[in-house]
Amino acid sequence: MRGKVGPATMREVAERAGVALTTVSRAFSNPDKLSPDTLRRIADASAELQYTVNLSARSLRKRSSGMLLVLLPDIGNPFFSLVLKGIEEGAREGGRVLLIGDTGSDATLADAYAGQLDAGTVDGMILIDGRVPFPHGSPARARLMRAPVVALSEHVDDPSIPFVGIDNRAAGRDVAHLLADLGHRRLGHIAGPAANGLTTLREQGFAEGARERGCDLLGTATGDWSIGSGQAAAADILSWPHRPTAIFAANDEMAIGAVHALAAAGVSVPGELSVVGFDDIDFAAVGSPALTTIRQPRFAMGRAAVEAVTARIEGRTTAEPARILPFERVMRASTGPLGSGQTAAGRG
Amino acid sequence: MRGKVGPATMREVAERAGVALTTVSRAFSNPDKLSPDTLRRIADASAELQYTVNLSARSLRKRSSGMLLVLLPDIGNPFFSLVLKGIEEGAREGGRVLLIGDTGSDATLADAYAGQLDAGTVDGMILIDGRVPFPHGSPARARLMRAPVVALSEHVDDPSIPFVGIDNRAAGRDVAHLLADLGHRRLGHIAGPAANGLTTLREQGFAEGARERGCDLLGTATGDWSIGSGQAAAADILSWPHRPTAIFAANDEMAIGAVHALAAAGVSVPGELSVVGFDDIDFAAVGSPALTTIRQPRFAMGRAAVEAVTARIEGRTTAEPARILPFERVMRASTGPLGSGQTAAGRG
DNA sequence: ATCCCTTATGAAACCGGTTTCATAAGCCGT
DNA sequence: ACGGCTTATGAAACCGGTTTCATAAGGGAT
Repeated sequence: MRGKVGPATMREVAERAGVALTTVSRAFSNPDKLSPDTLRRIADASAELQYTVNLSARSLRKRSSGMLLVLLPDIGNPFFSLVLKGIEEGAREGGRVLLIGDTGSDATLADAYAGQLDAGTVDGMILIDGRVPFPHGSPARARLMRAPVVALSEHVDDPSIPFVGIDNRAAGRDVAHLLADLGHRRLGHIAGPAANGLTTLREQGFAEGARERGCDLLGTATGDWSIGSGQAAAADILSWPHRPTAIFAANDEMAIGAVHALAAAGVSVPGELSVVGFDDIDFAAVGSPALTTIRQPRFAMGRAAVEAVTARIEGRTTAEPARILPFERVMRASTGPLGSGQTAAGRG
Repeated sequence: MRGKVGPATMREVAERAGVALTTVSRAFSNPDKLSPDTLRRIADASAELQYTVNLSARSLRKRSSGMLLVLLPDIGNPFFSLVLKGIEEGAREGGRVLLIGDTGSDATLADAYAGQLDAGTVDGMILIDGRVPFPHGSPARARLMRAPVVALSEHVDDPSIPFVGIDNRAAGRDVAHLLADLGHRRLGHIAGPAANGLTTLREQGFAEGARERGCDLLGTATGDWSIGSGQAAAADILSWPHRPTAIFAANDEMAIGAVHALAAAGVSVPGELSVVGFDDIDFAAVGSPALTTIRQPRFAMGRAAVEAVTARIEGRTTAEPARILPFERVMRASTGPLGSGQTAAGRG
């Protein structure tokens, strides 16, 4: 007697329950179409055999896998944590599971992942990475545009893809206004990577807000979103000929790095220098000093993105090209009014 | 003329290239078996049709999906970030992609995810959550044990599952020794959730180490790994009749929360109270004071876990039930020698 | 020239489900 | 008793690949 290999199949369940294969299939998809008696026999049989549906077979036939692909540049970035939780929850409610792709520094990797969309492995895709797979104008890109894809947090350079996120330019302006309201006139900026869309919008907004309030934007140091790059940027800023009295870092991690570097250099925050971050990650609240920042509704953003992509998958054409969510100022201890230790002209 | 729907299939590529379906299949799996000429014709044809392999069909036939399921309790926890990067990288090198399941607080969710293993959706599973799916002794659990599953970071209560991680008990002991070496004699502990395996090991190790060095473990406050729970725990400890001179928090987030709460209460760290964390997450290095902690080789742990699960998938029976990686002390500014402001007897 | 072996390709079975279409049974109204 | 309609079930086609087995062509060795 040869042992059976692998898990039980529908055919085996059917045999055991004394019904046709078809009937078992229906028991799992349209139970109300069957007589209670048959249904119970099938339930018993599949319990005895510990039967589970083979999803590859199902998705092959149904042309739908029940999976959502999430593409992000760095799983390690704490900004994504709550966003992912939102996506995860929304996906689960829709009966779908998540495939997560970390595109990292390798740009071609996104292409590889995106291929899964074509390959039928996934039903839809959420792009948290601004870099859209495939070069502009390529056939692959064109096809991608027609698939259920949503851009989250960061705009992509293709207008046909719906966007979910905040108004980053407005947020950048708001930071400048916030600092101007505290009396600051000499501002500095720690930006993200140059190629990044968020970098551009936040920087432009910040510059715009500074101009509106008659502030001087003395300069911009460039980081890469990491804590370490924030430290380096702060060191850079301290070497500027004219030192700002307030700095806006384009994310919280760089801001935290900057605060650390400033403290190490003996510069008091906010006594000598105010620092504002962006995102309001968990650690922003418990630094010392606690970080003033712009809160993004991360969880809600995740939810909105799944909702949008699900709508497209199910053909409910939401004629909604963008969903802009509100951001929020969070005032904490890393900012203060222009103090006595500082002059409007700075240290010069 | 009716328009074609959906992406191109192998049959269409074969037709266009003037070869048999079989040959196209081989062109994608065993290219060296074909003549250069045929290969080129197929390459051209599939490029023109923008053909991509349907992975559902492939995995149905091959009985392997090329996916790894990672089950963790909380994507938001920064401890996992580097671990996931390690897993991701290893999986990619093995030609596999990652399915990530956040089991959160819902214990039954793990069962749902684990069902995917049976369903053939995934080839293997990495459990970073100590709670193994399915109740002990159930047939489903038994079946799970036979599948390619590896426990990462936290032991599971089933000895048949290989483990990858550090020796948490030894690490807990090491923290006690570290503090004893600094002269501390009155210790406190902030533990993780009671049901958790890591909680137990670290706490037992810490108590053991304290005993070995003749230290008093004055008490244990319980948290849930979160920053907020660390703050609450610190407040609790300050209310103890006998205050310790050093605290060991079972992870960095609780330690950071504790440091914050202590600062808010006017207690200087490490002047009046030393604090040690666990994990060495990125933010540990840039707090003020920077956190003394135990570094886990997070990236290496991820790599080791994929390697182990891959070995099982591919049948290379690694007769290796556990892979224990080394941890490392990281001394920073949140600990100091028992100072003049403190007495060996504490404040009483 | 004959036989054997290798190499390139094709026909058909197969993976495990879903879905369409057919059929049998049961019920109703006349 | 009979035609028409609904309900429960089954047979077979189908999803898009992979794999086994067969076959034809080409190349030495004898």
